Amino acid sequence: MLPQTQQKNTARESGNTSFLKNISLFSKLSDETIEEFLKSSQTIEYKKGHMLYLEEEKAEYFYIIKYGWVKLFHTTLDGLEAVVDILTTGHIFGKDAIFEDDTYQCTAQIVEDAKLLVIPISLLKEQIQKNGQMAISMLSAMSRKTKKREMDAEHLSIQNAPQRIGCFLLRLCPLGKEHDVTLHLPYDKVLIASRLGMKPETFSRALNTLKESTNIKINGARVDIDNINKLTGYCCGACSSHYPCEDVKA
Amino acid sequence: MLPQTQQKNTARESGNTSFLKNISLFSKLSDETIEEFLKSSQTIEYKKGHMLYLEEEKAEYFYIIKYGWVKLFHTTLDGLEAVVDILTTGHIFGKDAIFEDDTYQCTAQIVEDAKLLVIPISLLKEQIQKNGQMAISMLSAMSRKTKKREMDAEHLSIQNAPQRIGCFLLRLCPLGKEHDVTLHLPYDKVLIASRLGMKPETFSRALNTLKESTNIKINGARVDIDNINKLTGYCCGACSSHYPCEDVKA
DNA sequence: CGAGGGTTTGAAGTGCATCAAATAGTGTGG
DNA sequence: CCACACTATTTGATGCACTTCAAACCCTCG
Repeated sequence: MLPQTQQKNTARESGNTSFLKNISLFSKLSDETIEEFLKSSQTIEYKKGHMLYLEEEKAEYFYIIKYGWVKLFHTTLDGLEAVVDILTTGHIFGKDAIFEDDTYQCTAQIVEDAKLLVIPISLLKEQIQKNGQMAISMLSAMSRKTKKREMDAEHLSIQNAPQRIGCFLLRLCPLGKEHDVTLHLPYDKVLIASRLGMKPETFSRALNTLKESTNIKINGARVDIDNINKLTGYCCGACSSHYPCEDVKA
Repeated sequence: MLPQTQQKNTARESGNTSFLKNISLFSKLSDETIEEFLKSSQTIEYKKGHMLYLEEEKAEYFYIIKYGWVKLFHTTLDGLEAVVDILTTGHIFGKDAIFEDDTYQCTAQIVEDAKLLVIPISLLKEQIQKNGQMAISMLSAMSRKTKKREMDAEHLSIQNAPQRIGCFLLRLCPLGKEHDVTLHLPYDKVLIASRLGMKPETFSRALNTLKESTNIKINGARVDIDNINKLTGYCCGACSSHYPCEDVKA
């Protein structure tokens, strides 16, 4: 699928090297390897609504988000969307197609204007074959992703609706900061509801419950959290102790 | 933790080579590599109740089940068990410790007398480093496991209790056979309830509903299914079309 | 036989979904 | 710039699925 709303930047952007080095999949790689990736990559801006790829489509690229929001979803038999994930800065997606006959396993759409680093999948495959460290890094990334899904499953069975929303917010918070955190959500709240496995009505009610219990404030896409510990106290009590809910990018 | 109820068999069992070749993690490896694994492995029988390892313990071995049942679980802050998975013939577990500082991420206990192939984790690490195919096989295994967790999460949000039980049974059925399948469950039903995120009471009631709807028969640990299609018709209607629920061993 | 665990059954409560309607917010064309 | 249409969000009322609590039942094993 050809990007229609894109604004390409084939020239190498300054700062891409350090950007990649902060992505865990690339952090252990040599400077040469990183240069090799950057040589074949593009930085592209996309408008809200743009479809990056469709489920079952042949996979050519994988993506890293510089800013903006992307949703991954399945279309169910009855035509409904099941949101698999909502991703933002630092998240990688599309690379798992490698293990699925180079076919994307879900549809990816821009939900807030975004700038993405676009990298050919062929290059990643090549590197995995010939570069031991790349294979190890990829394995670690897969492992983190599996843990993320295990957390998702645990949350679905033990957290109630307000707790799941709180936990979603917590995972977006920068580590280490405990007070006065400001977050920016994708504007469409139904997205988040779907990601968390609840209906819009439930989301609305649950958000009110959460606001009353934890002193957070929400204006449109902006969230203000004055005390992180209040949130963790409310959301994380029932979770298994060995799954600290750090954000997983890979 | 030293096995106390074990019955070792350090001599190489005949049939181990073909057993390993049927495990997807090993199926793509050369005969020499497989021999290397078998040389350092042991086949050990364990009694019901035996603890294989504890959460946070240093990981020395990973395991492949020849027969029997093993449960993996977390202990939550309030002392309850959260069952992560219940595994049987052909399943592998313990190997993910590689990505967690060689520390087991959950506790593993025998729930029905079992015979396991016990393989040193150090050997697997070594092979991943030096053997490209091993790294690729490991990546595929991780990818399958991630998909399994995605399925689990999807099931938790869209299937009701009877459907989840049916789906659990379906994943144990041999592929290709459509009629008169007999399965053996672990004897303790509460285990399965916990694995599926429901209470024992709910499990009991849901099982009755399932029996009425799909003609399956249950006597103790034995399950008789006369028509698989009846089960899939009842359980799989709502699931997303792109997640066929094949059993995932890795 | 009787104790103890696992399983089932009953009754009542909780949380989320559903349906329906009101409200707020957004974008469009006049 | 305003009026209108359309969509997102909220609120209320009701129903269903699962949980919870309690008690009965069943089975095994000493």
